[in-house]
Amino acid sequence: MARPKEFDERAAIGRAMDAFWARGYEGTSTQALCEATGLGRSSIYNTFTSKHALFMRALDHYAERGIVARTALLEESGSGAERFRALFSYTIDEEVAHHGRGCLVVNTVAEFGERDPEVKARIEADTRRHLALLSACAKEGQLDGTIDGDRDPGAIAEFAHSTVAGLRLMSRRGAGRAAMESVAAIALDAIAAK
Amino acid sequence: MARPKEFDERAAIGRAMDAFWARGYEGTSTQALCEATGLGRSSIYNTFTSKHALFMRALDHYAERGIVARTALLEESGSGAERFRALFSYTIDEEVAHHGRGCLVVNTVAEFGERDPEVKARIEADTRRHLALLSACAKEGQLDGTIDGDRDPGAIAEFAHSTVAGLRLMSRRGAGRAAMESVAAIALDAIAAK
DNA sequence: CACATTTTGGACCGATCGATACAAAACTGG
DNA sequence: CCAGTTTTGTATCGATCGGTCCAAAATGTG
Repeated sequence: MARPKEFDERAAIGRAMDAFWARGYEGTSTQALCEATGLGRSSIYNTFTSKHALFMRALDHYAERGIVARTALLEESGSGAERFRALFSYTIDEEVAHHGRGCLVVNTVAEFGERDPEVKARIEADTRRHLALLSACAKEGQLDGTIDGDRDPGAIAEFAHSTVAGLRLMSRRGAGRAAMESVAAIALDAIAAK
Repeated sequence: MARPKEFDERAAIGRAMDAFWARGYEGTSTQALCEATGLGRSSIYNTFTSKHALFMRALDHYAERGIVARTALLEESGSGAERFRALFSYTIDEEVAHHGRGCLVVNTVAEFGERDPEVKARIEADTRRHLALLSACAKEGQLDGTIDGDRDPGAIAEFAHSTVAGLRLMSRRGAGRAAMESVAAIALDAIAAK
């Protein structure tokens, strides 16, 4: 073998993710990435090939974390309606706790749109997974009678997904808990069984 | 007097706005700004002082246009509920027509967060104006009986504002008309009188 | 027609961009 | 303890960044 790496790759990706999260792709220089990760340029390029590739790793890391967290959250909750309630209030709590950090995926969509094919593929994959998760919740909610049965579960999923994005955007621009909660309350009511 | 400018300042701001809109603040170089506006560096710096200042002008221009368009749209519509319906479908039509351009304000919130005080002030002002507009619509809707009277008009405004942001974000990541319409339908139902 | 004033184009500034080259350092398997 | 392999720090690359300088060009005014 050879000389081992002196750092934890996963941890480095996490730090890089934080940097991109705060300042965006274009707004984060390779120098800033070195400082955020504590690595030298050589280590970064030797391990991750390029700034763009590191961003992809960071995006993957973020998306994976998010899906895992949300899957756990939704599964440990009770009825369909309660799952959506848990999702919204978890989002709000997180944003309040992190002082309006927002969402890396939301930021990335805003920054890139559909311009970059690799980014676009990640966004699409993440969206698909979230919609599948939410769609399943909607269906369960319709079965247990807590979610409006007249609605397409896919539409409910899309609505909830969009609502979460809206909340994260609100938070990033500095909206307070009260405002976010009033949005979540209306959104929840919208999909609840009548 | 002296030598007159060879270009229309307003038009130049419009072109710069388009460039920032597509690629963000950090993603738009001064060279790109020259090409987008058709101006030389000297003219840009002589007229707008700095990239940042030009961005502020572009943001102001965008916000003003938006408020004017939305004010007109909401005033020419009928009942409160119809106004919100018009708002959502106008948003969707616009996004479909422009192939998922999204919203410059949304993008700017995502890129800057609360980091830049001048940007933040603009975002806050634009948000305040939109919320006032939407809040008035909500109140009218409650009077004419088309909007849920049990709800705080401010909350309805916040919800509608967040929904529009959500739609623009969906569009920017490539969502189709159908998905956006299903979100709008649920959102509309949420605030309608029961 | 000359003067004062402004705009314009183009050269140019130091700083920083993302990325690479290279040799010293650090490790493992033999 | 040596050979082989990889990582690391440093120096550096050309390109581009945002911004400035300056002389030529273009106008209204006297």
